[in-house]
Formats: sequence, C-alpha cells, structure tokens
Amino acid sequence: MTTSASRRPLRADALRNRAKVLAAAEEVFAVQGTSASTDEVARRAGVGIGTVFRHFPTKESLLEAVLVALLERLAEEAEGLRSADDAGAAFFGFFARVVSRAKVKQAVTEALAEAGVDAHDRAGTAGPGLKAALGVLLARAQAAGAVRADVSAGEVMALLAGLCYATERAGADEGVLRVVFDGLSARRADPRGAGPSAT
Amino acid sequence: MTTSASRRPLRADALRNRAKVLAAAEEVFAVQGTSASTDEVARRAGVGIGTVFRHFPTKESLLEAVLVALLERLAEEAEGLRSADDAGAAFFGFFARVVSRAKVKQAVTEALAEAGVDAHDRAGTAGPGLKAALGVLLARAQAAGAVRADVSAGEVMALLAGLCYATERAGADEGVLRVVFDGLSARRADPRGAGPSAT
Amino acid sequence: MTTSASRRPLRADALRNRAKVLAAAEEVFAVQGTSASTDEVARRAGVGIGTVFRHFPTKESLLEAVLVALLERLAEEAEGLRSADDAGAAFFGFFARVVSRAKVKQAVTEALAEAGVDAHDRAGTAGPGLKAALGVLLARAQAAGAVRADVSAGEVMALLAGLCYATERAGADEGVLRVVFDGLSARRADPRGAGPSAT
Amino acid sequence: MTTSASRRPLRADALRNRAKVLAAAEEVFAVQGTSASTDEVARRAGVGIGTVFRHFPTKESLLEAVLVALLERLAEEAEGLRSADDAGAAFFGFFARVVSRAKVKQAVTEALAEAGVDAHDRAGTAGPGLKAALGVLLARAQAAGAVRADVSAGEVMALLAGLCYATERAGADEGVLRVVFDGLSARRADPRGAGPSAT
DNA sequence: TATGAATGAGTGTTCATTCAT
DNA sequence: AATGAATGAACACTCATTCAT
Repeated sequence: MTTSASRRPLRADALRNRAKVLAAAEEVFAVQGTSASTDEVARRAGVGIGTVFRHFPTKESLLEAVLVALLERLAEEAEGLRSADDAGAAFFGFFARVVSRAKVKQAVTEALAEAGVDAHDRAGTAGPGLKAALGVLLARAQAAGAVRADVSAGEVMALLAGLCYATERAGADEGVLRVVFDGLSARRADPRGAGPSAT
Repeated sequence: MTTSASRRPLRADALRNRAKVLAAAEEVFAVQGTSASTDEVARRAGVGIGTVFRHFPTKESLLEAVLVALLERLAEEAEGLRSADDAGAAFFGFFARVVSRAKVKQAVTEALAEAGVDAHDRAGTAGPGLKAALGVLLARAQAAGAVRADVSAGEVMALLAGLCYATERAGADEGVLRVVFDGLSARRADPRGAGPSAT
Repeated sequence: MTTSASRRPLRADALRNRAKVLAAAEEVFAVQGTSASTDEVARRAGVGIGTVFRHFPTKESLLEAVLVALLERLAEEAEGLRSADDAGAAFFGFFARVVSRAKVKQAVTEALAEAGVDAHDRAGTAGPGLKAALGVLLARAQAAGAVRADVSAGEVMALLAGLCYATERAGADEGVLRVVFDGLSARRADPRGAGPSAT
Repeated sequence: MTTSASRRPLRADALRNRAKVLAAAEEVFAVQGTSASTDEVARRAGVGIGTVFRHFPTKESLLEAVLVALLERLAEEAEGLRSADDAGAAFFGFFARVVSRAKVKQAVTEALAEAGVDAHDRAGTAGPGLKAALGVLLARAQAAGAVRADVSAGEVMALLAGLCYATERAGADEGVLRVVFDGLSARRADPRGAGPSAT
C-alpha cells in the first residue's frame, strides 16, 4: 500500500533526497503552478537535475508523486477524524480546512481535481484512498443528520475541488463556503428536487 | 463598447483580421488550453504570425482579449435576462447555462476566475461589466425571494468559477450544481449563521 | 523530382539560409561524424538554432537532407559520364573518384551505405537516382567488355560503400582499390564460380 | 597474453567481474552499436555501474577492450589455420567467415577498421597480432599460388573491414564477396598494373 | 572491492517575440 | 499593414563520470 514500488528499499541518503525533491516540487508547483521547470525544482531542493530525474523519470511522474503525496496527507487527515464525537463538525471542519489550505497551494486544487476524475489515472491509488476516507466522514455526518442524504463522496470531492479553485483563483471567501455548506446541510424543508432545477 | 483604445481607427481589413485572430484564439485556447501556441492561433486564423503580434503585442494580451470577449458575451446574456418574468428562474438558468458551457470551454473558467480577482486587472473593464449585470439578476432574484439575501455578486461569481472548474476538471455533474443551488436558494428555515460554521 | 515538397516556394533569403545550413551540416557531419550536434551546425552556418529547426524539423531530417544532397551530386556526376568515349575508363574513373573523396568525408560513406539499403528509406528518392545513373555506366562498361557481366549495380554500390569505409577508416590505399578493380574487370579466364568459393 | 598491465594481480572475483563486463559490453555494443550506454552494459553484466568504471575507467577504454578481445579471437582463429592442408581454402575461408560474422556484430567492423589504422593506437597490441596471423595465412596462400603475390596483409585487413561494413550496412552479399575474391586470386593473365588504373 | 546515487554539461526541440521583405 | 523567416532563451531529458556508503 506504500507509494513506491521499487525493487529494493532505497538507501537512507537516497530516500532523504527523494523526500527533498518531493518537498521542493510541492513548494515550487504550489507557488508557480505546474508549468514550473524541473530545473527550478532541482535548485530549490539543492540537488542536481540528474537526481530529480533519477527519482522521477519524467516531469509527469514528478507531478503525479506530488499529487499523490498531497492526497495521501488529506486522506490521513480524514481518517484521523473517523471517530470524532461530532460527525457533522468533523465533516464540515475537514472540508473547510482543505479549502483554507488551497489559499496558498495551487497544487491542492489540481490534486483534488485529478483525484475526482477516474479516467485520468494519475492519482492512481491515492485518489480512491481519499474518496474512501471522505466517504466515511460523509456517511457518519449523514447518519447524524448533519448532511443531506442524497450526496455522494464523488460529488463532495468535486465540490471540494471547485471551492479550492474558487478560493485560490477567484478570491472566494467564507461567504462562498457558507453557501455551499448550507447546500450540503440536511436542515431544509424540501424533499429532493423541490429547489431550483439544476438543468 | 470596444476594448482597445488604439490611437487611430483601424482600417476595415485590419479590423477584420483582428476579429479573425480573436475568434481563432478563442477556439484554440478553448480546446487546447491556454498553453496552446500562438502559431497554432495564426494558422487557425489563416493569417501570418506577425499579424497576430501586430494586433496583440504579447501572448498575455491575446489571452486577455479572449477573456474580455468571453466576459462581454456573458454580460450581454445576463443583461438580456434583466427583465425576465421569473427572476429566480432567470438567475438560476443563467448560472446553469454558464456552467454547462464550461464543459467544452476551458477558457470560460479562467475568464470567470480572472474577473473575480480585482487585484489582477487583466479583465479590466469587462469583469465589472459582468459583475454589474449579474448583480441586477441577483438583486431581482433576491427581491423575488428566490435567492437568499446575504450573498453578494462577487460571491456568486466566485461560485460560478468554482463550479465551472469542478465541472470541467473534476467531473462535477448536476448533483453538484443542485447542492450549490440549494445553498443559494432562500427557502431555508435558519437565519444567517445558524448552519455549519464556515470557519 | 526536386527535393523539397513545400507548399509555396521559399523566399530568396530563406533559400539562402537553407543552403547555408545544409552546407554547414555537410561539413560538420563530414568532419565530426553524424553524432555532431545541431548547435554546432547552426554555429558553423552562422544562424540561430531555431533556423536550423525551421528548415529541418528534426535532426534526422537534416541528416537525410545531407545524404540526399550528396547522392544527388554523385548521381549528376555519373550522368555526366553517360556518353564518355571509353566506357570502362568512365566506370572505373567514377568509382575511384568517389572513393578518393571519402578520404575526407565520412558522410559520403554513410550516404552510400544508406542508399544501398532499400529497407531504410532515408535516402528515398536520391538513392535510386544514383543507382540508375551508376547502372548506365556499368552497363556500358560491361557492353564494352571492360567489366564482368555478372555484377549488378547494387553490388557495385555496396562495393563502393565498403571501399569508402575502408579508405576512410581502415587506411586503405590504391593497392586495395586495384584488387577490387581486378575483381570487377572482365579480363579473366574462368567462368563464373570457378574462383575461390565465396561461402 | 592478457591486455591489462595493472599493478597487482586482480582478485579472483574481480577478474570474474571484469570478464562479465567485457562479455556484456560485447553483446550490447554488437547489438545496439557503440553508442549504447554504459548503464546498459552494467545491467546486462549484472553488476553496478561503478564496477564497470572501476575496471574500465572510461567508456573509450571499455570500447577498446572489446575491440581488442575481438581481434584476439580472430587472431587465434587465424593461427589455428596456420598449418591447414589447403592454404588457399584456409585464407579465403577465414576471410569469408569473418565477413559473415559482421552480419550480426557491428563491433567486428569497427574492430577491424581500428586495427588497420596504425595512427590510432587503440587496438594497440591486438591489431598487430591479427595482422601477423593473417600475414602467415596470406603468405602460405600466396606461396600455394592461390592468392596474387602483390597484396600485403595490411591491404587484406582493409579489404576485410570494407567488406564487413558493406555487408552490415549496405546489404552486400556473396556476389560482392566473390568479386573481391576474384580480385585477390592469382588466376589472372595480366601482370600487375595491366588492369584498370586505380588512380 | 562493489554499489548505485549524485552530478551537470550537453542534446534535440519548442515557442514567444522581432524584423527584413 | 501583412507576412513568415530568424532568433535564442528555455525546456525535458540523457549519460559518462565521480564519490559516499
């Protein structure tokens, strides 16, 4: 279930470098977007360009690794809330925290977007991981009556991606988040479909 | 109503070329994303690359012009609904139509995002234009009791951008749109702030 | 029947540059071998690297153009001898002249080798051109009784390539050429197959 | 008989590794040409890249060692024919066998070419070794009246290199070999120089 | 001694932008 | 004004070679 599928475990220093590169890539892509150059990543990591390519043989694979790492961290965070007392607060709190992080990190948005699209299998293993963890949070919040019953984990992830994007690129603030939270919450009089038609 | 403040009025054929380039750019960027090459735009427009750069001295400025044109069209569309009978339907219908268009046009998303960020003055004149037109739609829908009173036009634009992004990149569908519509609609028991906290 | 298949004829200066690049490539590849860099070619031609790639979109295509040009020149030379008085002298003289040129130009060897291999169609149109011209020379020399009848133009081209290689890389001299000429000449007592078996 | 003049004798396992690397290099260069990477050689040998460079400090030296090994084997083969009954058959058979091997092994050609050029001292000791062995075969064949008297061992080696090249790169077949054999054979009416002039 | 991770100069290629025609 | 050839910095990626483990 770990990320690397390498034959033998990497040497300690190699592992350290891999981590340095990954961290640098995360920073660089977060700030400059995914079109930042691999040279920039190497520079920030303090390693030679060859080292970057030794660990991640294409830029694509580096990007993928960054996304996977992000998604894994989010999934862990979600799993940590799995048995929180207030299921509703856990769900909405997680959602808000992810969005607030996007204010700085473009990569979060992209990671979420990729994770939501199954066709593009870049985020391969990690996407489902997050979706599953989020699913648990969602199910508990629904059972507790805090979230409407007719929303799927996939829909929540799409909302998450959209909100992150809106926050980071279109200047969305808590007002916007509140609207979405209200849309998600169960406290509403009307049965499904009674609201404004979504087509 | 025109965007450019050029010194002398363009000759007829120059104007025609400018329009051809703009149309081609819109198509190309919509399909291939904004990283498509200017050569590709020139080819599609059937003009030389020099002509593209004569009218839009940098790629950035070409991109900006495309976004502005998009926003102007959206603003016009919104203005056309200004005196619709059902103010709620007008508002939600406009929203849904914009989002559905994003399924094909990557540029729409970006245009909306840019328009929402005042700091970035790329979309200069056109952003406010759309915001104003949308504001009218919103105010009427709020007056008619179809949309909650505590949302601003800026927030709606951010939501629009987020939804477009979610639709185009994260596979969002009508389920997601419905959630947002419910969040926006006025039919809810609780006064502001009673829902899940957005911080 | 010309080399370029471009839509419209190149401008005069573009043609000039194309020629400069081609000439530079020929020199560079002749001296340093085909693994010389395209940057080197650009430098020698006195143009920017972009110009090289505008005319020859890959290194492969540049190489091909160089080979084609070489083969075309050889073919022209062969055609010029088509109606020489002494058919034998024409044939052997052409052969010797080509080989002597290889002393300086690695590319000649490679061009001939490529031309001889039909599978590899790099030298596409030009290879057959040379083979045909050489075929005429050969047929006339055979008719004149100067060259044995059981050799084909393809075999002569392979010999030519081999001799060029031997000359340029293995220090072959006229002694070696003489042996091959004797092998090719008709003045021999034995009918085919009476010599040392070639298997 | 060994090539290296290293300070202290290698340990048994080191020797074994050296041999493994050499064998792998031979295979790799034979199949992929001399531009194959040293990493590939290490992989094929089943050793680390560091080991390759410990034994052969540059790629150039590895290449040289491969060529030397090839030439040594050819020399041994030639020596084995030193006292064959039919001196002519021995000579021509050896020649044909070497050429036929070139069909698969690019390196053979290069080895022969290098061996023929004294200036380039890469094949240092081994080149002369082959030339000497070949010289014996040649002298005996000449004494037996099977090969013309006015050819030197060096010329034969150049011919060998050229034929290998022609075979491997220009599609030469037995027809070509036959021509050369006829040129080399003694059964000809004319004294030296009566044939077509080689200049 | 053997390993393989690290290095960085070098490669082929692209593309926004300039400028001669 | 329009053209498209020319430019060269920038990019992703490779590979011979070095060096810490």
